[in-house]
Amino acid sequence: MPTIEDIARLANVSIATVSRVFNNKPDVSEKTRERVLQIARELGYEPSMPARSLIKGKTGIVGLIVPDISNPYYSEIVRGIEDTCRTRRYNVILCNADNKREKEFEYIDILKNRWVDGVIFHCDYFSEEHYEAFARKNIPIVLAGRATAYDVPYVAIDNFKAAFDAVNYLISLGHERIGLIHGPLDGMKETIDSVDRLMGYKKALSEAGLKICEDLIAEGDFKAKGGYEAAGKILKAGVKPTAIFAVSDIMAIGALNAVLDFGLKCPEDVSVVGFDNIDLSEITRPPLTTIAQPMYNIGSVAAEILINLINGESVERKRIILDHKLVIRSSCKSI
Amino acid sequence: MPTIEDIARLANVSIATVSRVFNNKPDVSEKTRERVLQIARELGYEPSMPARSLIKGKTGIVGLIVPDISNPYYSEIVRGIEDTCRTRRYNVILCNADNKREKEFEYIDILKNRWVDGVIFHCDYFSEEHYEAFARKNIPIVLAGRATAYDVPYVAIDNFKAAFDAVNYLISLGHERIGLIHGPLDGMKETIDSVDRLMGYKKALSEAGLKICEDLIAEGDFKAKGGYEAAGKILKAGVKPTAIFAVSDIMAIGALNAVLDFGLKCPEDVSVVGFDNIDLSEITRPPLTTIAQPMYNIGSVAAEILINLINGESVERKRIILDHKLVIRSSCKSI
DNA sequence: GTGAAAGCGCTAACAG
DNA sequence: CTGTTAGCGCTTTCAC
Repeated sequence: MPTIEDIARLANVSIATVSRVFNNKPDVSEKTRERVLQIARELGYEPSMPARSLIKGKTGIVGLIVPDISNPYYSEIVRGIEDTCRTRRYNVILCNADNKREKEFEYIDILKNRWVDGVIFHCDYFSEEHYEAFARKNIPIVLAGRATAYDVPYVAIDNFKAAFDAVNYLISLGHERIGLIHGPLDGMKETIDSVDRLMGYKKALSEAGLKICEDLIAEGDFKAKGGYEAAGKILKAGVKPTAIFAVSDIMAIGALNAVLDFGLKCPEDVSVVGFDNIDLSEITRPPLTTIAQPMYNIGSVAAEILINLINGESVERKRIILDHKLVIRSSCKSI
Repeated sequence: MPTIEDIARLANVSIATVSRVFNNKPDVSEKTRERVLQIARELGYEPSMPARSLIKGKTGIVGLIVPDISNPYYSEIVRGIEDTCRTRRYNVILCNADNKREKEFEYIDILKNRWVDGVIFHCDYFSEEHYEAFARKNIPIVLAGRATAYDVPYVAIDNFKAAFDAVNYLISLGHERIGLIHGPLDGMKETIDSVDRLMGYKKALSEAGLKICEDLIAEGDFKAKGGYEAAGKILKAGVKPTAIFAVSDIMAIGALNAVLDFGLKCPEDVSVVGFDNIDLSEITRPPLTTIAQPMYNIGSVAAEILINLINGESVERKRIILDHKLVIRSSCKSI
């Protein structure tokens, strides 16, 4: 593998000149530039990134930690991140935590090794432990998809308001017995999505003067099967729900199947609302009414902020709440 | 950010000793080791990867190029790759080509910059152009999910046989008018999945003495919508199919919806078979009979081979065909 | 416009 | 067991 020295020798110039050529510095004669480039091409020379990084103190690499790459919600966020990083000439090191807390920390440690210029972190739950793991680092970090009270930049949506809107929509359709499939709570009191969405649900209900019935609330795991089982629990309880709101489309799809398997029809017998608006929500039958999250944008805005932070540019807003939107399809009908 | 020198000074040892400690070399007294570690901890020292890589000539990073991260087939492969890379202490740089040929080449170029020790490449179609783009490099590469005639290691399945098996199953159920939704062909003659699967379909038909009817064959794009439209085309044609084989689950789901929207029922009126066995195939109604591809293993075996190649270990088998398997669920019934 | 030389932070002989 | 030293391949003053 040729080095800058090989090129310099063959081109009869100093390594400094070769370096200038490859960094597009102005003061190199056109003739020299051509010659250097020509020889480099012939030898298949490529500047060594590690050597460059060593001097510059930057790698041009961004670390990305996500809980589960196979979840379409995350893969869409990853797309957004990856795309804007590419246009800004950054590469992304992907770390899939596989829904395991230990792996998250394992990756945080790995990424601290000065490989990456910054990290985008997406977790279910941003704890003090996480905060401290990052705090000791002086590389920038931004949270994707999750707001936090800690002093960390983030890009997210208003989960409370989103759930509130979804349930309100159902109420406006005349539904009174509305089931909820929420995400894992793990006994957390902190502000996490699942809690926010649960609160939004309760708020909408109580504002409408409807009472909250625990039999209508079940916990899922953000997987189809969990949604299926949670819906089963709700459907089996005494109070027959006329609608179910699942806080993720995947769980909503599970719920849809549970409805079918109970011999009921959607939306005739029970309306279903999802959350996320992943591609899939359009191709179910019936297509899912859902809360659209701007996944791609969450990723791309997070990446944008991170890269600005890395470059020391001033970032006006570090805590961004993006808009959600109710997407009405045909999985709900009025009573 | 502290360097090895800072630690050495504070610990009253030479930088060589500090280096030894951090590389777990045996000849350091326990006392010294402790002291060094202690001070390093206090200062939050982490060895600089770029500096290490510069010397070693290795980065411990593997490049991964996939056509579309948001496709569950690929995300499962990515999981496999990421997992085994992690256990082998490699990181992966994710490159999402977004189904665009130019981006593939753009990424090949980027990865050539000696950041990565090797690359795993997954594309729809491995052309001469690709081969040459890599050939000029002396870093190892392995193809995931795709066999090739070029001298490149790969991990794949036997697509021809798999399609053959799927269609044969349908034939064994008594079906005679079997539709096929294949992938994009792009006028390629080379050995690509879509072509292989198409051939497998034709072979099964002709072996059974059934004639091939072009009206029963339509092209999809590996998306649900494409599958939906292709199925529509097939369903609309004169010959009423009693079964449809889509060469990807996602397209099969589209087909399932088309069947419904035509006022038909699956499996009563038309049986549907998919391909891949992504998680989703289990949660459709009816659950999809499909050809299971070992996605996770494809990824993990590919990573294993690549890493062995990187480490100069001899790799006995460089061209691996993993087993596929027919998974029978309830989307098919006998005639 | 171009070159010489001093590092960037670390590893790996080689000495002791 | 520990220290000295010579680079790894490149960028960046500072001269000329």
